[in-house]
Amino acid sequence: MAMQVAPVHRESSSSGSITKHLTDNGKYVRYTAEQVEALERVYAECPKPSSLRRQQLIRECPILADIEPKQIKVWFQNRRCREKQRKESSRLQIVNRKLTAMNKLLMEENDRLQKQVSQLVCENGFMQQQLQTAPTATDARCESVVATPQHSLRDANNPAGLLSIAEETLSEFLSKATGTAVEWVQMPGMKPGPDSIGIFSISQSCSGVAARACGLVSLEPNKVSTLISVNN
Amino acid sequence: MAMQVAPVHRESSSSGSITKHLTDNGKYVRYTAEQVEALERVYAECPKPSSLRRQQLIRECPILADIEPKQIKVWFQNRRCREKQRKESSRLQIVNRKLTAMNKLLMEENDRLQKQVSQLVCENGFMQQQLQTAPTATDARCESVVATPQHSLRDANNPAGLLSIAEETLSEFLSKATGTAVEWVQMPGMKPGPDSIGIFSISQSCSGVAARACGLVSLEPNKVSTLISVNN
DNA sequence: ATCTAATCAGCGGTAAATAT
DNA sequence: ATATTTACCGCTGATTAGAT
Repeated sequence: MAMQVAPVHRESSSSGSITKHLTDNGKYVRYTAEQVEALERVYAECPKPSSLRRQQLIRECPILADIEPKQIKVWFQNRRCREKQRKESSRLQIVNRKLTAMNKLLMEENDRLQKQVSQLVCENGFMQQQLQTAPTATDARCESVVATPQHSLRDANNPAGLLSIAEETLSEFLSKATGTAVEWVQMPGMKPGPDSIGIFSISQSCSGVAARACGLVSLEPNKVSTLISVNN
Repeated sequence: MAMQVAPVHRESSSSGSITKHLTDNGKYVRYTAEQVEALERVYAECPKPSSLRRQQLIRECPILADIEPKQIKVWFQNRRCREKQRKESSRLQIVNRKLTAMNKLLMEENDRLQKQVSQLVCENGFMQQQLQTAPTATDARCESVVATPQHSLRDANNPAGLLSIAEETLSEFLSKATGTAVEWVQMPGMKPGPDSIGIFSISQSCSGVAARACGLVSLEPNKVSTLISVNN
């Protein structure tokens, strides 16, 4: 009901009143490269300048003389918005790639650990048998180990869709993991301090031989587990 | 409430009759709910209607009568663009959450397995000691069992040079590893290589304290790998 | 010529500070 | 306490530039 949004468009000219930012034709005016550059320079130091700072900016910068204060304000607003959107998207992509690669690595390591566990259990059983055949061995404290269950991982983590993503991005990870250095970035749900995890790869050449180190870390309150691998 | 879209603008000299698609007074006119709804209905079936289809749309839909063809076109363009952006962002967030959850599970599983390995190795060493002190062992095969792959791996790869590199790298790494994740930076002069990366882990217990070493990077035939791990 | 991506700008809603 | 001001943000229509 109602709505009746009244007169829609009728053509009308600029009515040359205040709207200086529109040309007589009503077209937009893109800011010149110099203007944008000047604005960006200020933005780099201060993305959210006060109205005082903006006025001062107009005064001290002749290039911006023909831009109205309000437009300066709007420009900064839009600039913040754009950066937020772009950064968010980019950040999410990077983080996702990292998480995917890390998941893959963790799954492989888990697989490796499982195999090792079974082998150790096997050896354990063998030696236990050896000790039993020898009458001198009197102690028996090895049962609890063999009884540990060992298979929950496989079924639990196989969302097929994610796997395909994981595999795809892993290859990218592998391609990047050679000949790269590391730089730290903040992970999303993880506050600085405990709980953060990361992968790294460092390449460096020492005495003519190129050495590469890859690693994975997790920092939690009580344990710092770090894995580093070096090879040449 | 009732919207009350009363345009507040100044008079419009209304002369120009310039391009009609101009917002009348240079003012901003949002389409009504019905109009948007109608457009959305069409968009649901066909997000990219031809110009013919758009003209036909205007004819058959009286609500859109006062919207010009060009505006219809623009509406669909913006509609596509923004849906794309939103969908991407949403998808990334969802994937991110799932990956994070999966990651946590994997880390827990990993930790559990590593503890188990530590315990098994500990018991293994204990029994091995028992067997050595007991001279009753008649067969020589027990040593082959003790010389498990992971054990030999640890002994075999300790070229001091690599160790120093690894330690140095580790300290540098730990100094940065405070609640952060890593970002890849391309290093000049080093091409991404097709080296395959694998994972292995070694656990070793000495006097009650379990030290764990895990490594990734399975290498090409001739390469060696050494790993260092700190776990307390 | 149309599409996509980026950009400019207007409007409504909201929160915080200030004025009445 | 209520009303006004101010700035900010999200959304949206419109424009431009570049690619197809």
